[in-house]
Amino acid sequence: MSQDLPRAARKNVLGLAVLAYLTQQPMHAYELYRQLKNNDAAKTFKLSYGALYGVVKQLAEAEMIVAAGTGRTGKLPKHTVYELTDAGRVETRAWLRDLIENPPAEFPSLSAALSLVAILAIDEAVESLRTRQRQNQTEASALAVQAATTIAGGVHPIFLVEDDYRIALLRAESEFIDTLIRKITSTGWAPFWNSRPDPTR
Amino acid sequence: MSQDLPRAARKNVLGLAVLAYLTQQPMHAYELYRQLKNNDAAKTFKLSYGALYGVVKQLAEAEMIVAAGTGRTGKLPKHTVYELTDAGRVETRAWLRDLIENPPAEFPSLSAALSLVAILAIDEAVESLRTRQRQNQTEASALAVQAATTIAGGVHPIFLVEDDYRIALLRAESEFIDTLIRKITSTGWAPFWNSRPDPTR
DNA sequence: TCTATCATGTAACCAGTTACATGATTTT
DNA sequence: AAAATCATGTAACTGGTTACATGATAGA
Repeated sequence: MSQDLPRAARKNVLGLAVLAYLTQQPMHAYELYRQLKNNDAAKTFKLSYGALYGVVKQLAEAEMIVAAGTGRTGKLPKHTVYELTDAGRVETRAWLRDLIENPPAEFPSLSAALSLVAILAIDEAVESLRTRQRQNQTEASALAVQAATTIAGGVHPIFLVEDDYRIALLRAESEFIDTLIRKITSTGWAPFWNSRPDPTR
Repeated sequence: MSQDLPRAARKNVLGLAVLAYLTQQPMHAYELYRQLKNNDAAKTFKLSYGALYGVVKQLAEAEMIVAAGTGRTGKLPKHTVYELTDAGRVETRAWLRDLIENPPAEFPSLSAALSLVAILAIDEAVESLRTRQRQNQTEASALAVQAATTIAGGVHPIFLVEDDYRIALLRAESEFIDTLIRKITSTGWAPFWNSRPDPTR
């Protein structure tokens, strides 16, 4: 019932964030929540109370972390402070490396959409895709601006790498859409597309 | 308890696939499963029996589809055949367009990894990132080859757009990693990175 | 002092994964 | 005719989301 194979415990990436944050110092769950919130980690992790307490419990059961005692500040509710075990320290880096090297299968919603896009009329499809590009542009600019001001505020760019990554993906997606629209509207594709039945009626 | 706001029913994209497939012809759940399987839809959707029967039920409750009777082939178990309602036909295209135009927040695992990567040593990080690039390269080549042979077999490229998209993202990711590694190892970043405590001990 | 908000956590609900069930058909 | 696999679906388990609970502090 404990210290079992970590592979099972590697389901929720939020667990990795917990481990990583605990490398800094022991913390109780609510403080983890605050720090994650504070670092805008909700952009990169699915963050919620339930999920957080869930992974903390799992990590404790797997003995990657242990309760280091129970504290309280003032007369506020007391809380359980957790710290990494040695196994936890090892697991942290192993998990992170594994995540980089062997990405789990992902299911971007645009993949799903593209696989079905042929049920739309050509101009509908093009319209929607253009809208998507505009959204991408807006989001990328916002991210860039925000990153610039954060860095101007003295934060090292290491801590904004996810934003760069996001921007790169948005840009690539928009370029892909450009060439896709060209194909869609090309003389090669249009006739076939239009030959498909209109699912509206 | 029925025909309620579709927003709630738009949680699982697999539901959209079901609707889209039903625009072709009425089907029972197992046949949907076979067709999805057959079209390699498992690459783009999270496909499982439970999920499929789940979304079918939800779509029926929302009256996007209705049981059009119950059939059986030979003496095999009999099954419920579903067909689209008018509301369902409308919903199909609305959902698809919405999915393209207003993508839900996604959480790529590499974003998570990058947001924590500073806990690794520089050369560890670089090593892992290089490995990731190799994986990407392998996957992209495999996809390209497979797409080429499928097209050679007479399938219209419209039906492989998701693969092109995936390839574009893989390529963009690898390029991003290139520039990231350059930054990491640059004289600008390395000193700061190395000044962080080693979380191993 | 009344009300709003913070700090901390639990519990009910809901959706998805996986394992199983059952009869039919095909293969050996 | 035994074994394997297909066709169709259900049910138990698991994990996550959301709503709620409770006391403490701060603001009006």
